[in-house]
Amino acid sequence: MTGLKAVPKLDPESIKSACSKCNLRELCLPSGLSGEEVDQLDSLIRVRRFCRKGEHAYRGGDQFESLYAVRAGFFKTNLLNEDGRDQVTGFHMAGELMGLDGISTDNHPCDAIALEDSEVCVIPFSRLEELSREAPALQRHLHKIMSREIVSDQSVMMLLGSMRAEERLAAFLLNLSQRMTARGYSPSEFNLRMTREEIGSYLGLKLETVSRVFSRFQNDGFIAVQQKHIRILDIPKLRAIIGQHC
Amino acid sequence: MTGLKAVPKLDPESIKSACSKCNLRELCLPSGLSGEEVDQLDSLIRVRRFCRKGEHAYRGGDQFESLYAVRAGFFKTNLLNEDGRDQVTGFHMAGELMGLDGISTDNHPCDAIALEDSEVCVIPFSRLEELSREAPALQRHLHKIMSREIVSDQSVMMLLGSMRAEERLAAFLLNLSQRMTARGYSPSEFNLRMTREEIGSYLGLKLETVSRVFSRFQNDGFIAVQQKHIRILDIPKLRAIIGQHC
DNA sequence: CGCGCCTTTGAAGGAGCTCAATTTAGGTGG
DNA sequence: CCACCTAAATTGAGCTCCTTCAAAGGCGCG
Repeated sequence: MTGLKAVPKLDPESIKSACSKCNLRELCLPSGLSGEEVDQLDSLIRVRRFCRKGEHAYRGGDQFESLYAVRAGFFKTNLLNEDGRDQVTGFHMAGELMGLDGISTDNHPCDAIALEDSEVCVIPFSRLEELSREAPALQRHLHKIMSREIVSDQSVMMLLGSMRAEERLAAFLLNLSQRMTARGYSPSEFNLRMTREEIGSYLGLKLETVSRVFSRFQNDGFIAVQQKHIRILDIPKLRAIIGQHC
Repeated sequence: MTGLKAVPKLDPESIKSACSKCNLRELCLPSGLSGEEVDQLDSLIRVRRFCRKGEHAYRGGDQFESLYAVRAGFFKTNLLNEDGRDQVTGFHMAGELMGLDGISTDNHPCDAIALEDSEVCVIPFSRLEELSREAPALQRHLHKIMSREIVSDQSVMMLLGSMRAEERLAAFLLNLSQRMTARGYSPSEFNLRMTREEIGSYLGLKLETVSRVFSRFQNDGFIAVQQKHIRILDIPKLRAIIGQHC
Protein backbone atom coordinates (compact mmCIF):
# COMPACT_ATOMS: atom_id res chain seq x y z
CA MET A 1 0.00 0.00 0.00
CA THR A 2 1.34 3.37 -0.89
CA GLY A 3 0.57 6.46 1.11
CA LEU A 4 1.16 4.98 4.52
CA LYS A 5 4.45 6.69 5.22
CA ALA A 6 4.26 9.63 7.60
CA VAL A 7 3.37 12.80 5.78
CA PRO A 8 4.66 16.03 7.26
CA LYS A 9 1.99 18.71 7.59
CA LEU A 10 2.78 21.09 4.79
CA ASP A 11 2.53 24.72 5.64
CA PRO A 12 -0.47 25.71 3.59
CA GLU A 13 0.80 27.92 0.83
CA SER A 14 -1.08 31.16 0.60
CA ILE A 15 -2.02 31.58 -2.98
CA LYS A 16 -5.03 33.48 -4.16
CA SER A 17 -7.12 30.93 -5.87
CA ALA A 18 -9.62 33.11 -7.68
CA CYS A 19 -12.73 31.05 -8.26
CA SER A 20 -13.72 33.73 -10.73
CA LYS A 21 -10.83 32.71 -12.95
CA CYS A 22 -10.91 28.98 -12.30
CA ASN A 23 -11.90 26.94 -15.29
CA LEU A 24 -13.59 24.48 -12.97
CA ARG A 25 -16.07 26.99 -11.66
CA GLU A 26 -18.92 25.42 -13.61
CA LEU A 27 -18.34 22.12 -11.81
CA CYS A 28 -17.47 23.40 -8.37
CA LEU A 29 -18.95 25.49 -5.64
CA PRO A 30 -19.41 28.68 -7.70
CA SER A 31 -21.61 27.07 -10.34
CA GLY A 32 -24.82 29.01 -10.74
CA LEU A 33 -23.70 32.05 -8.77
CA SER A 34 -23.70 35.63 -10.00
CA GLY A 35 -20.48 37.48 -10.69
CA GLU A 36 -20.75 39.32 -7.42
CA GLU A 37 -21.32 36.15 -5.44
CA VAL A 38 -18.33 34.50 -7.04
CA ASP A 39 -16.24 37.51 -6.00
CA GLN A 40 -17.35 36.92 -2.43
CA LEU A 41 -16.29 33.31 -2.69
CA ASP A 42 -12.92 34.47 -3.97
CA SER A 43 -12.44 36.42 -0.79
CA LEU A 44 -13.08 33.27 1.22
CA ILE A 45 -10.92 30.75 -0.55
CA ARG A 46 -7.43 32.03 -0.03
CA VAL A 47 -5.52 28.86 0.48
CA ARG A 48 -4.56 26.19 -1.97
CA ARG A 49 -2.53 23.18 -1.04
CA PHE A 50 -0.54 20.72 -3.09
CA CYS A 51 -0.67 17.05 -2.25
CA ARG A 52 1.79 14.74 -3.83
CA LYS A 53 0.70 11.23 -4.68
CA GLY A 54 0.07 9.37 -1.45
CA GLU A 55 -0.33 12.47 0.70
CA HIS A 56 -3.44 13.33 2.66
CA ALA A 57 -5.68 16.36 2.16
CA TYR A 58 -7.01 15.46 5.60
CA ARG A 59 -7.00 12.46 7.87
CA GLY A 60 -9.68 10.54 9.67
CA GLY A 61 -9.98 11.99 13.15
CA ASP A 62 -8.71 15.44 12.15
CA GLN A 63 -10.82 18.27 13.42
CA PHE A 64 -13.26 19.46 10.81
CA GLU A 65 -12.72 23.05 9.79
CA SER A 66 -12.77 23.21 6.04
CA LEU A 67 -14.14 21.66 2.91
CA TYR A 68 -11.68 20.75 0.20
CA ALA A 69 -12.34 21.31 -3.48
CA VAL A 70 -10.18 19.28 -5.79
CA ARG A 71 -8.54 21.79 -8.08
CA ALA A 72 -6.36 19.33 -9.93
CA GLY A 73 -5.59 15.67 -9.62
CA PHE A 74 -7.45 12.75 -8.15
CA PHE A 75 -8.32 11.62 -4.62
CA LYS A 76 -9.83 8.69 -2.84
CA THR A 77 -11.63 8.89 0.48
CA ASN A 78 -11.11 5.98 2.79
CA LEU A 79 -13.37 5.17 5.72
CA LEU A 80 -11.69 3.46 8.68
CA ASN A 81 -14.15 1.70 10.89
CA GLU A 82 -13.56 1.14 14.58
CA ASP A 83 -13.39 -2.62 14.02
CA GLY A 84 -10.51 -2.37 11.60
CA ARG A 85 -12.65 -2.49 8.51
CA ASP A 86 -11.48 -0.20 5.80
CA GLN A 87 -13.32 0.85 2.66
CA VAL A 88 -12.96 3.34 -0.16
CA THR A 89 -16.07 5.53 0.00
CA GLY A 90 -15.38 7.60 -3.09
CA PHE A 91 -13.10 8.83 -5.81
CA HIS A 92 -12.91 12.56 -6.37
CA MET A 93 -11.79 14.44 -9.41
CA ALA A 94 -11.24 18.10 -10.26
CA GLY A 95 -14.16 20.31 -9.32
CA GLU A 96 -15.54 17.98 -6.67
CA LEU A 97 -15.92 18.81 -3.01
CA MET A 98 -14.59 16.63 -0.21
CA GLY A 99 -15.18 16.71 3.52
CA LEU A 100 -18.93 17.23 3.84
CA ASP A 101 -19.11 14.14 6.02
CA GLY A 102 -17.05 15.92 8.66
CA ILE A 103 -19.66 18.54 9.51
CA SER A 104 -21.82 16.26 11.60
CA THR A 105 -19.25 15.31 14.21
CA ASP A 106 -16.72 18.14 13.83
CA ASN A 107 -14.22 15.46 12.88
CA HIS A 108 -13.37 14.01 9.53
CA PRO A 109 -14.54 10.40 9.54
CA CYS A 110 -12.30 9.42 6.65
CA ASP A 111 -8.92 9.95 5.05
CA ALA A 112 -8.62 11.88 1.78
CA ILE A 113 -5.59 10.61 -0.09
CA ALA A 114 -4.16 11.88 -3.37
CA LEU A 115 -3.85 9.16 -6.00
CA GLU A 116 -1.67 11.42 -8.15
CA ASP A 117 0.00 14.76 -7.60
CA SER A 118 -2.91 17.05 -6.83
CA GLU A 119 -4.05 20.41 -5.59
CA VAL A 120 -6.98 21.36 -3.36
CA CYS A 121 -8.70 24.64 -2.50
CA VAL A 122 -9.23 24.92 1.24
CA ILE A 123 -12.66 26.34 2.07
CA PRO A 124 -13.10 27.39 5.72
CA PHE A 125 -16.55 26.07 6.51
CA SER A 126 -17.68 28.60 9.08
CA ARG A 127 -16.85 31.40 6.68
CA LEU A 128 -18.73 29.58 3.95
CA GLU A 129 -21.71 29.41 6.28
CA GLU A 130 -21.41 33.12 7.03
CA LEU A 131 -21.32 33.97 3.39
CA SER A 132 -24.21 31.69 2.56
CA ARG A 133 -26.32 33.49 5.17
CA GLU A 134 -25.93 36.61 3.09
CA ALA A 135 -26.18 35.04 -0.34
CA PRO A 136 -29.28 32.88 -0.76
CA ALA A 137 -28.05 31.55 -4.09
CA LEU A 138 -24.88 30.30 -2.46
CA GLN A 139 -26.87 28.85 0.41
CA ARG A 140 -29.14 26.96 -1.94
CA HIS A 141 -26.18 25.79 -3.96
CA LEU A 142 -24.40 24.45 -0.90
CA HIS A 143 -27.53 22.57 0.09
CA LYS A 144 -27.78 21.13 -3.41
CA ILE A 145 -24.21 19.94 -3.26
CA MET A 146 -24.80 18.22 0.08
CA SER A 147 -27.99 16.69 -1.21
CA ARG A 148 -26.23 15.51 -4.35
CA GLU A 149 -23.73 13.72 -2.15
CA ILE A 150 -26.60 11.96 -0.37
CA VAL A 151 -28.14 10.95 -3.68
CA SER A 152 -24.88 9.65 -5.03
CA ASP A 153 -24.17 7.67 -1.86
CA GLN A 154 -27.62 6.16 -2.17
CA SER A 155 -26.97 5.12 -5.70
CA VAL A 156 -23.81 3.38 -4.53
CA MET A 157 -25.96 1.65 -1.91
CA MET A 158 -28.20 0.47 -4.74
CA LEU A 159 -25.18 -0.72 -6.67
CA LEU A 160 -23.76 -2.62 -3.70
CA GLY A 161 -27.10 -4.00 -2.65
CA SER A 162 -28.48 -5.24 -5.92
CA MET A 163 -25.90 -5.48 -8.68
CA ARG A 164 -23.69 -8.33 -9.73
CA ALA A 165 -19.98 -7.89 -10.34
CA GLU A 166 -20.29 -7.16 -14.06
CA GLU A 167 -23.03 -4.64 -13.48
CA ARG A 168 -21.01 -2.89 -10.79
CA LEU A 169 -17.96 -2.55 -13.00
CA ALA A 170 -20.04 -1.38 -15.95
CA ALA A 171 -21.74 1.25 -13.79
CA PHE A 172 -18.37 2.30 -12.41
CA LEU A 173 -16.81 2.75 -15.86
CA LEU A 174 -19.83 4.64 -17.16
CA ASN A 175 -19.79 6.92 -14.15
CA LEU A 176 -16.10 7.69 -14.64
CA SER A 177 -16.65 8.24 -18.33
CA GLN A 178 -19.47 10.66 -17.69
CA ARG A 179 -17.42 12.64 -15.19
CA MET A 180 -14.51 12.79 -17.60
CA THR A 181 -16.82 14.15 -20.27
CA ALA A 182 -18.11 16.85 -17.94
CA ARG A 183 -14.49 17.98 -17.57
CA GLY A 184 -13.84 18.12 -21.29
CA TYR A 185 -11.83 14.90 -21.48
CA SER A 186 -12.48 11.99 -23.74
CA PRO A 187 -15.42 9.90 -22.50
CA SER A 188 -13.88 6.75 -23.90
CA GLU A 189 -10.18 6.81 -23.13
CA PHE A 190 -8.52 7.54 -19.82
CA ASN A 191 -6.10 6.32 -17.22
CA LEU A 192 -7.35 4.81 -14.01
CA ARG A 193 -5.65 6.45 -11.10
CA MET A 194 -6.56 3.75 -8.62
CA THR A 195 -5.53 0.12 -8.24
CA ARG A 196 -7.77 -2.89 -8.80
CA GLU A 197 -7.84 -3.28 -5.04
CA GLU A 198 -9.16 0.24 -4.54
CA ILE A 199 -11.80 -0.25 -7.22
CA GLY A 200 -12.76 -3.50 -5.54
CA SER A 201 -12.97 -1.90 -2.13
CA TYR A 202 -15.26 0.78 -3.49
CA LEU A 203 -17.46 -1.71 -5.33
CA GLY A 204 -17.56 -4.41 -2.67
CA LEU A 205 -15.50 -6.87 -4.72
CA LYS A 206 -12.11 -8.52 -4.43
CA LEU A 207 -9.30 -7.29 -6.63
CA GLU A 208 -9.18 -10.60 -8.50
CA THR A 209 -12.85 -10.26 -9.40
CA VAL A 210 -12.28 -6.75 -10.73
CA SER A 211 -9.41 -8.01 -12.85
CA ARG A 212 -11.40 -10.95 -14.15
CA VAL A 213 -14.39 -8.82 -15.10
CA PHE A 214 -12.13 -6.37 -16.92
CA SER A 215 -10.68 -9.28 -18.86
CA ARG A 216 -14.13 -10.58 -19.66
CA PHE A 217 -15.22 -7.14 -20.88
CA GLN A 218 -12.14 -7.02 -23.03
CA ASN A 219 -12.80 -10.43 -24.55
CA ASP A 220 -16.35 -9.34 -25.31
CA GLY A 221 -15.02 -6.24 -27.06
CA PHE A 222 -16.64 -3.74 -24.69
CA ILE A 223 -13.38 -2.20 -23.51
CA ALA A 224 -9.64 -2.37 -24.11
CA VAL A 225 -7.60 -2.57 -20.94
CA GLN A 226 -3.89 -2.31 -20.60
CA GLN A 227 -3.03 -2.05 -16.96
CA LYS A 228 -4.31 1.35 -15.90
CA HIS A 229 -5.15 2.52 -19.39
CA ILE A 230 -8.79 2.06 -20.37
CA ARG A 231 -10.54 2.54 -23.66
CA ILE A 232 -14.28 2.13 -23.70
CA LEU A 233 -15.24 0.67 -27.04
CA ASP A 234 -18.96 0.10 -26.68
CA ILE A 235 -20.82 2.35 -24.29
CA PRO A 236 -24.29 1.11 -25.28
CA LYS A 237 -23.28 -2.49 -24.52
CA LEU A 238 -22.02 -1.44 -21.10
CA ARG A 239 -25.32 0.31 -20.49
CA ALA A 240 -27.13 -2.83 -21.55
CA ILE A 241 -25.24 -4.88 -18.97
CA ILE A 242 -26.73 -2.78 -16.21
CA GLY A 243 -30.21 -2.97 -17.68
CA GLN A 244 -30.33 -6.71 -18.18
CA HIS A 245 -30.71 -7.91 -14.58
CA CYS A 246 -33.35 -10.39 -15.86
CA MET B 1 -47.09 -5.76 -1.74
CA THR B 2 -49.24 -3.44 0.24
CA GLY B 3 -49.36 0.26 -0.39
CA LEU B 4 -49.80 0.04 -4.14
CA LYS B 5 -53.43 1.09 -4.24
CA ALA B 6 -54.04 4.67 -5.33
CA VAL B 7 -53.77 7.02 -2.43
CA PRO B 8 -55.90 10.16 -2.64
CA LYS B 9 -53.94 13.29 -1.77
CA LEU B 10 -55.13 14.13 1.68
CA ASP B 11 -55.88 17.73 2.26
CA PRO B 12 -53.10 18.62 4.66
CA GLU B 13 -54.72 19.23 7.98
CA SER B 14 -53.70 22.53 9.46
CA ILE B 15 -52.70 21.80 12.99
CA LYS B 16 -50.19 23.82 14.91
CA SER B 17 -47.46 21.42 15.59
CA ALA B 18 -45.49 23.31 18.20
CA CYS B 19 -41.93 22.05 18.13
CA SER B 20 -41.56 23.78 21.44
CA LYS B 21 -43.95 21.32 22.99
CA CYS B 22 -42.98 18.26 21.02
CA ASN B 23 -41.33 15.57 23.09
CA LEU B 24 -39.21 14.66 20.10
CA ARG B 25 -37.50 18.01 19.92
CA GLU B 26 -34.27 16.61 21.28
CA LEU B 27 -34.09 14.20 18.37
CA CYS B 28 -35.45 16.36 15.61
CA LEU B 29 -34.66 19.62 13.92
CA PRO B 30 -34.92 21.81 17.05
CA SER B 31 -32.24 19.97 18.99
CA GLY B 32 -29.62 22.37 20.23
CA LEU B 33 -31.58 25.54 19.49
CA SER B 34 -32.41 28.31 21.93
CA GLY B 35 -35.95 28.91 23.08
CA GLU B 36 -36.33 31.81 20.73
CA GLU B 37 -35.08 29.84 17.77
CA VAL B 38 -37.47 27.01 18.52
CA ASP B 39 -40.29 29.55 18.54
CA GLN B 40 -39.25 30.61 15.07
CA LEU B 41 -39.36 27.01 13.94
CA ASP B 42 -42.85 26.74 15.39
CA SER B 43 -43.96 29.54 13.11
CA LEU B 44 -42.64 27.63 10.14
CA ILE B 45 -44.01 24.16 10.75
CA ARG B 46 -47.72 24.65 10.57
CA VAL B 47 -48.81 21.49 8.82
CA ARG B 48 -48.91 17.97 10.07
CA ARG B 49 -50.17 15.11 8.01
CA PHE B 50 -51.36 11.65 8.90
CA CYS B 51 -50.34 8.72 6.78
CA ARG B 52 -52.06 5.45 7.26
CA LYS B 53 -50.06 2.27 6.81
CA GLY B 54 -49.12 1.94 3.16
CA GLU B 55 -49.67 5.61 2.33
CA HIS B 56 -46.96 7.89 0.99
CA ALA B 57 -45.55 10.98 2.67
CA TYR B 58 -44.20 11.78 -0.78
CA ARG B 59 -43.57 9.92 -3.99
CA GLY B 60 -40.57 9.54 -6.25
CA GLY B 61 -40.82 12.20 -8.93
CA ASP B 62 -42.89 14.59 -6.79
CA GLN B 63 -41.62 18.12 -6.83
CA PHE B 64 -39.43 18.85 -3.83
CA GLU B 65 -40.83 21.56 -1.60
CA SER B 66 -40.62 20.31 1.95
CA LEU B 67 -38.76 18.12 4.33
CA TYR B 68 -40.78 15.69 6.41
CA ALA B 69 -40.10 15.02 10.06
CA VAL B 70 -41.54 11.79 11.35
CA ARG B 71 -43.66 12.77 14.34
CA ALA B 72 -45.06 9.36 15.03
CA GLY B 73 -44.90 5.99 13.35
CA PHE B 74 -42.43 4.41 11.00
CA PHE B 75 -41.47 4.91 7.35
CA LYS B 76 -39.34 3.32 4.71
CA THR B 77 -37.82 5.18 1.78
CA ASN B 78 -37.69 3.29 -1.46
CA LEU B 79 -35.45 4.22 -4.37
CA LEU B 80 -36.79 3.35 -7.82
CA ASN B 81 -34.07 3.21 -10.40
CA GLU B 82 -34.68 3.90 -14.08
CA ASP B 83 -33.87 0.28 -14.93
CA GLY B 84 -36.61 -1.10 -12.75
CA ARG B 85 -34.35 -1.82 -9.81
CA ASP B 86 -35.90 -1.05 -6.51
CA GLN B 87 -34.25 -0.80 -3.11
CA VAL B 88 -35.07 0.32 0.40
CA THR B 89 -32.64 3.13 1.21
CA GLY B 90 -33.68 3.68 4.79
CA PHE B 91 -36.07 3.20 7.68
CA HIS B 92 -37.18 6.26 9.56
CA MET B 93 -38.58 6.55 13.03
CA ALA B 94 -40.02 9.36 15.11
CA GLY B 95 -37.79 12.42 15.22
CA GLU B 96 -36.00 11.66 11.96
CA LEU B 97 -36.02 13.86 8.89
CA MET B 98 -36.90 12.60 5.41
CA GLY B 99 -36.54 14.18 2.01
CA LEU B 100 -33.04 15.70 2.10
CA ASP B 101 -32.21 13.78 -1.07
CA GLY B 102 -34.77 15.83 -2.96
CA ILE B 103 -32.96 19.15 -2.65
CA SER B 104 -30.38 18.41 -5.33
CA THR B 105 -32.77 17.86 -8.23
CA ASP B 106 -35.91 19.63 -6.96
CA ASN B 107 -37.60 16.25 -7.19
CA HIS B 108 -37.89 13.51 -4.64
CA PRO B 109 -35.83 10.58 -5.92
CA CYS B 110 -37.61 8.09 -3.73
CA ASP B 111 -40.93 7.13 -2.19
CA ALA B 112 -41.55 7.58 1.52
CA ILE B 113 -44.06 4.99 2.63
CA ALA B 114 -45.60 4.55 6.07
CA LEU B 115 -45.09 1.07 7.50
CA GLU B 116 -47.65 1.75 10.21
CA ASP B 117 -50.16 4.52 10.86
CA SER B 118 -47.95 7.58 11.13
CA GLU B 119 -47.77 11.32 11.27
CA VAL B 120 -45.30 13.75 9.71
CA CYS B 121 -44.51 17.42 10.20
CA VAL B 122 -44.24 19.19 6.86
CA ILE B 123 -41.34 21.64 6.78
CA PRO B 124 -41.35 24.02 3.79
CA PHE B 125 -37.73 24.01 2.74
CA SER B 126 -37.40 27.50 1.34
CA ARG B 127 -38.80 28.91 4.56
CA LEU B 128 -36.39 26.76 6.52
CA GLU B 129 -33.57 28.21 4.43
CA GLU B 130 -34.84 31.72 5.09
CA LEU B 131 -34.96 31.12 8.78
CA SER B 132 -31.55 29.51 8.85
CA ARG B 133 -30.10 32.60 7.19
CA GLU B 134 -31.15 34.52 10.25
CA ALA B 135 -30.34 31.92 12.87
CA PRO B 136 -26.78 30.61 12.62
CA ALA B 137 -27.47 27.89 15.16
CA LEU B 138 -30.30 26.58 13.03
CA GLN B 139 -28.15 26.81 9.94
CA ARG B 140 -25.37 24.83 11.53
CA HIS B 141 -27.83 22.32 12.84
CA LEU B 142 -29.35 21.79 9.41
CA HIS B 143 -25.90 21.25 7.97
CA LYS B 144 -25.12 18.75 10.68
CA ILE B 145 -28.28 16.84 9.95
CA MET B 146 -27.44 16.68 6.25
CA SER B 147 -23.90 15.64 7.04
CA ARG B 148 -25.15 12.99 9.43
CA GLU B 149 -27.22 11.55 6.60
CA ILE B 150 -24.09 11.38 4.44
CA VAL B 151 -22.18 9.63 7.22
CA SER B 152 -24.94 7.15 7.83
CA ASP B 153 -25.27 6.36 4.12
CA GLN B 154 -21.54 5.78 4.03
CA SER B 155 -21.73 3.38 6.90
CA VAL B 156 -24.40 1.46 4.99
CA MET B 157 -22.01 1.42 2.03
CA MET B 158 -19.41 -0.10 4.35
CA LEU B 159 -21.93 -2.65 5.56
CA LEU B 160 -22.96 -3.60 2.03
CA GLY B 161 -19.43 -3.62 0.71
CA SER B 162 -17.63 -5.58 3.37
CA MET B 163 -19.94 -7.46 5.74
CA ARG B 164 -21.30 -10.96 5.56
CA ALA B 165 -24.97 -11.71 6.07
CA GLU B 166 -24.68 -12.36 9.81
CA GLU B 167 -22.69 -9.19 10.36
CA ARG B 168 -25.21 -7.13 8.41
CA LEU B 169 -28.13 -8.43 10.42
CA ALA B 170 -26.29 -7.94 13.69
CA ALA B 171 -25.43 -4.36 12.73
CA PHE B 172 -29.01 -3.77 11.67
CA LEU B 173 -30.46 -5.02 14.96
CA LEU B 174 -27.96 -3.06 17.03
CA ASN B 175 -28.73 0.09 15.06
CA LEU B 176 -32.46 -0.34 15.62
CA SER B 177 -31.90 -1.08 19.28
CA GLN B 178 -29.83 2.04 19.71
CA ARG B 179 -32.42 4.22 18.01
CA MET B 180 -35.17 2.74 20.15
CA THR B 181 -33.15 3.54 23.24
CA ALA B 182 -32.70 7.16 22.15
CA ARG B 183 -36.50 7.38 22.04
CA GLY B 184 -36.97 5.97 25.49
CA TYR B 185 -38.10 2.52 24.40
CA SER B 186 -36.63 -0.77 25.45
CA PRO B 187 -33.33 -1.44 23.71
CA SER B 188 -33.95 -5.15 23.75
CA GLU B 189 -37.57 -5.75 22.87
CA PHE B 190 -39.51 -4.30 19.97
CA ASN B 191 -41.67 -5.05 16.98
CA LEU B 192 -40.20 -4.88 13.52
CA ARG B 193 -42.41 -2.77 11.34
CA MET B 194 -40.95 -4.02 8.09
CA THR B 195 -41.05 -7.39 6.35
CA ARG B 196 -38.09 -9.73 5.86
CA GLU B 197 -38.12 -8.70 2.24
CA GLU B 198 -37.75 -5.01 3.15
CA ILE B 199 -34.95 -5.79 5.57
CA GLY B 200 -33.29 -7.83 2.86
CA SER B 201 -33.65 -5.09 0.30
CA TYR B 202 -32.04 -2.62 2.68
CA LEU B 203 -29.21 -4.98 3.57
CA GLY B 204 -28.57 -6.38 0.10
CA LEU B 205 -29.82 -9.85 1.02
CA LYS B 206 -32.70 -12.07 -0.04
CA LEU B 207 -35.61 -12.49 2.33
CA GLU B 208 -34.80 -16.17 2.81
CA THR B 209 -31.31 -15.28 3.97
CA VAL B 210 -32.68 -12.77 6.46
CA SER B 211 -35.03 -15.40 7.82
CA ARG B 212 -32.30 -18.02 8.04
CA VAL B 213 -29.92 -15.72 9.88
CA PHE B 214 -32.63 -14.75 12.35
CA SER B 215 -33.21 -18.46 12.99
CA ARG B 216 -29.49 -19.04 13.44
CA PHE B 217 -29.25 -16.14 15.91
CA GLN B 218 -32.18 -17.62 17.79
CA ASN B 219 -30.59 -21.07 17.97
CA ASP B 220 -27.42 -19.45 19.24
CA GLY B 221 -29.40 -17.68 21.94
CA PHE B 222 -28.59 -14.16 20.78
CA ILE B 223 -32.17 -13.17 20.10
CA ALA B 224 -35.72 -14.47 20.37
CA VAL B 225 -37.79 -14.00 17.24
CA GLN B 226 -41.45 -14.58 16.81
CA GLN B 227 -42.46 -13.21 13.46
CA LYS B 228 -42.17 -9.44 13.82
CA HIS B 229 -41.50 -9.49 17.54
CA ILE B 230 -37.83 -9.34 18.49
CA ARG B 231 -36.12 -9.70 21.81
CA ILE B 232 -32.40 -9.12 21.88
CA LEU B 233 -30.92 -11.40 24.51
CA ASP B 234 -27.21 -10.83 24.14
CA ILE B 235 -26.11 -7.47 22.85
CA PRO B 236 -22.38 -8.08 23.48
CA LYS B 237 -22.49 -11.27 21.41
CA LEU B 238 -24.13 -9.40 18.55
CA ARG B 239 -21.43 -6.78 18.77
CA ALA B 240 -18.82 -9.50 18.71
CA ILE B 241 -20.24 -10.88 15.47
CA ILE B 242 -19.47 -7.61 13.74
CA GLY B 243 -16.00 -7.44 15.19
CA GLN B 244 -14.89 -10.95 14.30
CA HIS B 245 -14.41 -10.61 10.53
CA CYS B 246 -11.24 -12.68 10.88
C1' DC C 1 18.91 -4.56 -14.14
C1' DG C 2 16.64 -6.19 -10.17
C1' DC C 3 13.19 -5.58 -6.83
C1' DG C 4 8.54 -4.63 -5.32
C1' DC C 5 4.04 -3.84 -6.36
C1' DC C 6 0.31 -4.49 -9.27
C1' DT C 7 -2.11 -7.44 -12.27
C1' DT C 8 -3.58 -11.62 -14.41
C1' DT C 9 -5.16 -16.28 -14.46
C1' DG C 10 -6.34 -20.93 -12.63
C1' DA C 11 -8.62 -24.26 -9.49
C1' DA C 12 -11.23 -25.30 -5.52
C1' DG C 13 -14.40 -23.95 -1.96
C1' DG C 14 -18.21 -21.53 0.25
C1' DA C 15 -21.77 -18.01 1.16
C1' DG C 16 -25.80 -16.63 -0.38
C1' DC C 17 -29.31 -17.25 -4.13
C1' DT C 18 -33.06 -19.76 -6.56
C1' DC C 19 -36.72 -22.70 -6.58
C1' DA C 20 -40.05 -25.03 -4.04
C1' DA C 21 -42.96 -26.71 -0.32
C1' DT C 22 -44.97 -25.90 4.21
C1' DT C 23 -46.39 -23.25 8.18
C1' DT C 24 -48.08 -19.21 10.41
C1' DA C 25 -50.34 -14.89 11.05
C1' DG C 26 -53.66 -11.42 10.05
C1' DG C 27 -57.63 -9.60 7.89
C1' DT C 28 -62.41 -10.31 5.94
C1' DG C 29 -66.89 -11.78 5.39
C1' DG C 30 -70.39 -14.96 6.33
C1' DC D 1 -66.95 -16.15 16.30
C1' DC D 2 -65.11 -19.07 13.09
C1' DA D 3 -63.64 -20.33 8.36
C1' DC D 4 -61.39 -18.72 4.69
C1' DC D 5 -57.94 -16.32 2.08
C1' DT D 6 -53.89 -14.00 1.25
C1' DA D 7 -49.46 -12.25 2.61
C1' DA D 8 -45.45 -13.23 5.28
C1' DA D 9 -42.20 -16.32 7.21
C1' DT D 10 -39.69 -20.64 7.61
C1' DT D 11 -37.00 -24.41 5.97
C1' DG D 12 -34.72 -27.56 2.61
C1' DA D 13 -31.87 -28.84 -1.59
C1' DG D 14 -29.16 -27.71 -5.37
C1' DC D 15 -26.70 -24.30 -7.86
C1' DT D 16 -24.11 -19.99 -9.03
C1' DC D 17 -21.19 -16.39 -8.47
C1' DC D 18 -17.75 -14.64 -6.05
C1' DT D 19 -13.98 -15.53 -2.94
C1' DT D 20 -9.80 -17.78 -1.44
C1' DC D 21 -5.47 -19.57 -2.22
C1' DA D 22 -1.76 -19.98 -5.26
C1' DA D 23 1.46 -19.06 -8.95
C1' DA D 24 3.22 -16.52 -12.71
C1' DG D 25 3.79 -12.41 -15.49
C1' DG D 26 4.48 -7.33 -16.29
C1' DC D 27 5.46 -2.61 -15.32
C1' DG D 28 7.92 1.12 -13.13
C1' DC D 29 11.41 2.96 -10.39
C1' DG D 30 15.63 3.23 -8.09
